[in-house]
Parts: sequence; C-alpha cells; structure tokens
Amino acid sequence: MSQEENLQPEVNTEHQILVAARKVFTRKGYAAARMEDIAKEAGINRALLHYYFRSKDRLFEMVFDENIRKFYGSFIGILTADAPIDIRIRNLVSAEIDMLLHNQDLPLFVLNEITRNPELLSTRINLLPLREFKQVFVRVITEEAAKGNIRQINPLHVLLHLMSLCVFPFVGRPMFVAISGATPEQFEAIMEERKQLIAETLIQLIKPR
Amino acid sequence: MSQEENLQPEVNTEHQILVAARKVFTRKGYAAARMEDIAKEAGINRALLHYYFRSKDRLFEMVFDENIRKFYGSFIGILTADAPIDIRIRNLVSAEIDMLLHNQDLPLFVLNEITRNPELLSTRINLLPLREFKQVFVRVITEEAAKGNIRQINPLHVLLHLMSLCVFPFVGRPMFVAISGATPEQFEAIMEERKQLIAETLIQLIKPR
DNA sequence: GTCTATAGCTGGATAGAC
DNA sequence: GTCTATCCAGCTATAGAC
Repeated sequence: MSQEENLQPEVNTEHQILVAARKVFTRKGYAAARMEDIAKEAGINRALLHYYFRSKDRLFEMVFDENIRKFYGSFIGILTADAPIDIRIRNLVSAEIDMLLHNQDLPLFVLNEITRNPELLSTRINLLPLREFKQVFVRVITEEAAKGNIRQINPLHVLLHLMSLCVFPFVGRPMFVAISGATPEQFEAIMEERKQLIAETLIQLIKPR
Repeated sequence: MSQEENLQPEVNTEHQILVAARKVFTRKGYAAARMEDIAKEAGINRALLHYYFRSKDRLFEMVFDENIRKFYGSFIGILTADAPIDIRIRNLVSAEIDMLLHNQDLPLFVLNEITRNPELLSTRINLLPLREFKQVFVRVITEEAAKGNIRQINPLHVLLHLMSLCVFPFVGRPMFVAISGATPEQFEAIMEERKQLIAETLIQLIKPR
C-alpha cells in the first residue's frame, strides 16, 4: 500500500522511455532521431511517449541535461584532491578516458547539439557546472604556477590540450577506425595506452623550464 | 559564339547552387539542412535545385566529397618535403590550423556525417586519399625512427596527438567560447598561439629519450 | 496507462506553364 | 532554364476507445 506497485523503479515505463531516448538521441542526434525509434527501443508506442513527456523537445532536453552532466563528470574532486599535481593529472586523464570508453557516443552528441543549437548553453543552466569545472581548473593551474611547481602558462592552453587529447579520439573514432582498420577491442587497447602518453604529454607541457 | 554566355563560371546557376549547398550543409549538417534553405541562399527556388541535381542526397554527396578532400588538404607535400622532421612538423601544424581557421565548420561536419552514416567512408572512394595521408605519415615516422632522429613510438599515437591537438578546438569551439567568453578574434589569436605550442608538444613527444 | 486511428504539418520531389 | 502549383511520404502530436 505504502510502497505502491513499483518496487524496482528501473522497470517503470517512464524510466524505460528515458533509457531508450538516451540511447537513440545520443546515437543519432536530435535531427535524425525519430519518436518511432525511441518507442520501439522502449517497447511501447509513440502515443505513450507523448503521454509521459509532452514533446520530442522536452524529451530531448532531459537527455541533453543528463549527457552534459556526464560529460564533465565529477572530475572536480580529482582536480582538488590532496596530491601532487602530476598525480592529479594522471588520475584526471585516466578517469576521463574511462568515462569516455563507457560512453563513446557522448562527445560527438554533446558537441554537435551545442553547435547546431547554441541556445542549449546560453539559455539553460547547463552552462553553470561546465563553467565551474573550468574555473576550478584555471585556479588549480594558476596556484601551482605561483608555487613554482609548474611553469607560467595560460591555463586555457592546458585545458585545451587536456580536452583535445582525451576527447578527440572518440569524436574522430569512425575516421580513425576506417583508416587504421582497428577493431573495437584494438581501439580500446590504444586508448588504454594513451592514458599514459597523454598524462606524460600534459606533465611535460606544464613542467618548469 | 565559341565561349557561350558564361565568361565567369562563378555566376553560373549550377555553381551558385553548389556554393549555397556547401554553406548550408556544412553549417547545419545533412539531417537539419533544408532544400528550401539552400534555394534561398542561392537566390532561387527549390524546383531548380532538383533540375540541376536530382535529389538532396546527390547534392549532399557533392558537398561531402569536396569537404573531405579539403579536410586532409595537400598536407602530404609538407610531410615529405626535404627538411628536418622538426621543421616539417611545424609546417604541417601551421598549415593545418590555417586551413581550419578558414573552414571552421569543416571538422564537425565531416566527423558528424561520417558517424551518422559510416557508408560515406566504406562504399565510396573518399577513403582512399585519407588512407594515403595516413600511410605516408606512418612511413615518415617509421623512417625517422629507423634513422634515430626520433624515438621508437607507435606512429598512430603521433597521428592521434596531431589530429587531436589541431582539430579538437574547432569541434569544441562553441563549448570553449561559452565557458571562456572568448570573442571570435580572441579564439583566432589563441589558435595562432597554439601553432607553436602544438608543434613543441609533438616534437617533445617524438624526441629520442 | 496503454493502445489505435488520425489530424496536421513539414519538406523532398515532380508536373507543367512560360 | 526558371517558375508556380501540387503531390506525397514521413513525422510529431492529439483524440478517443479500452
């Protein structure tokens, strides 16, 4: 009586729809995603999508919010941890690549949707946590430079290096696979190798000269 | 009589359409681009688009082919030039970033369309020149390593570093602008700065240990 | 809550006049 | 070659039965 019928919220229709929507939107992007695809993926019909979420746009917003939150993850904790900057960078790179290996469609989705529809960032709250990550990152780099642990360098360059090296391979994955002939397993192995390489590259970049 | 009426091929309707299509497709992507948008951009009506190019798909193919050719450009010449590897890398990075500064929508367009429709690479000739660039790149790195000019390293890692560092900022540009508040001029200035930084990073990466 | 049926619109493609 | 008018498929969204 008190717990209602849904002891497992995972099998709620509403939740099923969200899971399906996340899968379809993230894989195909907003413009190419069809409500029919989402309904089929969720094992229901289109009408029910509109019953739970009024429109395609509202459903998309949910997915986008979820995805952009996942995009920067909870990396701030790693950045501000009590450890030498080298270690923090290693952990950050490792955590970010692990996340991306588990969400390989995520980066292209986020970057593509933001580009096609910039209001996604300007009008919504979505920008806030992104800004927060950037601010913490800049603060950490600036402080370390002040302490003489790293060299004087524009923190934005370090951020761009970090994001480029971690994220790009997943955005360019289809092209990379096409020219290299790598299998999915080989791609993952290469990205595992790159954790080391990327961390070393970043440490080299900020090392005092 | 012999030269017909079109002394300037640039004002041909057909060419106008191609220019308009390139602009609209590259900016919006295939799924979101409308034939109406292209017609308006070209200053004509939709029917005429179908008169010159049978369908949206055929028109898109033209644009995609053109864009993917531009994407790797004629960088092979720089790679195989008669100069120390450091210089060649500097020139390559500089040329690639210059190209991207002039075609800022290009990377997201190419990577997005390939992802949404992988046959674009598998079934068409488009893959060939991409493969060629990769093969030359791998050969050059391997040879330099054999000569002892650089260290032993998987050339694919070097290629991924290069592509990541050069291309990603343009794919992530809207997000970067949103969190940093940079103006278009400031973004360009940062990318100019990065030419140096990226070249140094790559040289550091391959330097003998 | 879940379904079927259908309204209503958008957008690619074609017919036919000029 | 270029236009207007129109067809038709595909898609979002809603009405209404159960």
